[in-house]
Amino acid sequence: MGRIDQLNKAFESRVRLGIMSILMVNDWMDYKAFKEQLDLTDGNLASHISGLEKLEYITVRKRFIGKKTNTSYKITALGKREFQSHINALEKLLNSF
Amino acid sequence: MGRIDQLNKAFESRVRLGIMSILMVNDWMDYKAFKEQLDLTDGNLASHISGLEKLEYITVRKRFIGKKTNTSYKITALGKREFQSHINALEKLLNSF
DNA sequence: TAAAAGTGCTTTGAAAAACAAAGTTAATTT
DNA sequence: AAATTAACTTTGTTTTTCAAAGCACTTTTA
Repeated sequence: MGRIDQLNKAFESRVRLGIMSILMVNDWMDYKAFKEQLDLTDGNLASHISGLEKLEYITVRKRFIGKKTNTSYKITALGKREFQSHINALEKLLNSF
Repeated sequence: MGRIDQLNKAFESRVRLGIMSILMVNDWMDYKAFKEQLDLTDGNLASHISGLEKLEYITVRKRFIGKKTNTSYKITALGKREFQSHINALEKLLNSF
């Protein structure tokens, strides 16, 4: 029986789902790439990212590429676990039919 | 490539996901059963149900069992299509890893 | 038969979340 | 010097979530 309380509230939004599933396959993904791939405004992306950061599901790396600033994000071990178990719960819920 | 804009906003919440996946397998499901299975308050359940009703993803049937009122819900053809395609989009998104 | 309880809501209202637009800092290219 | 880019933050609006209370109606119980 799939139970909805096993789904993680942090992953309910499409934006979060998108961010996390990108980070499941890409080791470091940078801000600009997210913005383009997910077609988000700065404010929207930044707030979702900082939400996931606060939960420690992703980490940030700031550096310079040449002389330009570059900010990238990586999924944490915790983030991976939580996302994976969210997916499992989703599948359980949906595979009841 | 899974694109987040193919996910249906109407199905983002855990409650909606729960309602819809129950209705994918149960032909008619009644109010009280939803309330118990999903562990929701009346207000919460009713508002999600009326949202799905407004979108015509579910229909209502009111009748008497004995002399008691009984309200049940059924998924519509549209609801089934939309939910299915939401699931497909979800799977596409998540199967990119 | 009066009071309590149940069903299925609607209304109210508070809190949280989503989101866009504009502003910001610091550097960079033109 | 002016315009552009990166990566945000701030502000403010709209939407969503959700619980609590109220309500109409019926049924059960004392």
